Amino acid sequence: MSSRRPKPEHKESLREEILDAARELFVAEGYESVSMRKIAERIGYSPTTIYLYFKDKSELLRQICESTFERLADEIVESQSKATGPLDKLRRGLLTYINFGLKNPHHYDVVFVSPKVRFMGPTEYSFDGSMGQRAFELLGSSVAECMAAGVLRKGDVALTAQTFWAGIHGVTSLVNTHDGFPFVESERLATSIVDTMIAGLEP
Amino acid sequence: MSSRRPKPEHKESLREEILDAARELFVAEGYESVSMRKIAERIGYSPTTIYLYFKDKSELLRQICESTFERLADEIVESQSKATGPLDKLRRGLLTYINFGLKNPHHYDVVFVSPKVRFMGPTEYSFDGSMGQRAFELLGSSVAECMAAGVLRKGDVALTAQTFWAGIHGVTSLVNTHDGFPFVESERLATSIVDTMIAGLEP
DNA sequence: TTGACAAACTTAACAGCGTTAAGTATTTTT
DNA sequence: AAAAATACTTAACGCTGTTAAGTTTGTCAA
Repeated sequence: MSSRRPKPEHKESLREEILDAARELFVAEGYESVSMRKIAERIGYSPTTIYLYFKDKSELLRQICESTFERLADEIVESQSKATGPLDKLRRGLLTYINFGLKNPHHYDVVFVSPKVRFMGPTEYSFDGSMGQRAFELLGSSVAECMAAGVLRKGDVALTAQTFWAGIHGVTSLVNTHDGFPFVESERLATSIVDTMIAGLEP
Repeated sequence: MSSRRPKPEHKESLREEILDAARELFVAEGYESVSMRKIAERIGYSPTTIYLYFKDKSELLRQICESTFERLADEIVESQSKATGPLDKLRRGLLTYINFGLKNPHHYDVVFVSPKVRFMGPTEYSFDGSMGQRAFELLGSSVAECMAAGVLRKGDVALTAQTFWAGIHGVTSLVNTHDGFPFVESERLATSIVDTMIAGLEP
């Protein structure tokens, strides 16, 4: 008895409701600690209902990360808009990336730190064609600009971009992951690695 | 009927047998994909037997990583012994770290990439006082030496060491984690980040 | 020789997990 | 009013880490 619920706008809204509940839980407790049953309970539906809207748990996660990383790309673009030159633009982009990762540890973790663990199985994950890729491309073109302007040593753009990426990913993941470790203040560490790398790659 | 087994040296040897089986499986398939039942099956005992020798699954992992990271520290020390000077010594140490991580992706993952996920619960993990810490200390003293010798800009040793660590951890974890991504050849990327950082931190 | 006791290991079970197949209401269409 | 489509649920499968209780064996004393 009583199946149809007095939900505001049915149909498409339940999909959003699931997504919202899952996002909140993932961000608060981490992907592994959140079960489908928990998500279902929170929105007052049976666990299997989720499977009517999403293929499996990892697809839920993927959708959430997709939108989260639009935000990352947007934040990078926005921070770069205030730049005074190509090098400052690059620097701002790098720092924004790090800050984003530090402010959204669970999202960052899911997409950049352990995608293997999370996105295995049926729907295999590829970095290519989505998510973090756009953010990385922004970095690549920023590097190219700097080289063209002669403020960064000319060379393999891909190699240089990946070198930067390694650096900023390193700080972010390290600080997020090793709670107990006595890191120096994270903003100091962030600027240290960014400025060190820029200095090391100047002409 | 027939419980006592014709095992070579009982008692302490079964502990080693479990450890060996677990190590092989973890390295081959990754921590999450290996169940206690799988480990037990491989050595021909019931799953619960493992709990007579280890508190839980994460302790098994911890023991394995402990010995693995003795090896890392040893390899770093050994590679540094051939160095021609303080800066070369630092450089060798950094590259050895990266190579170790690339050759032992699962071990590296467990200790440096996602310790939070693996070491939660009953026995809480701390980086402090074990494992990776000794490797990090080697790096720190190498940095201090370089500063003293005047081949690295003088400044906060901790900050500089952590900056290096972020860099080498970045390459290692990135390459290990993002299978699909078109990275440049990993040795090239490794030397790129190491040399970039050293260049950026010279006097 | 017998009985007690400890050591080493196993069986059965619990509560949880992601996921699927089948079933039940309710609404819409014909 | 009958049929079909929609939206959801119940029950179950096979898996997980882990615990409690039971069973077999070896040791040692009386």
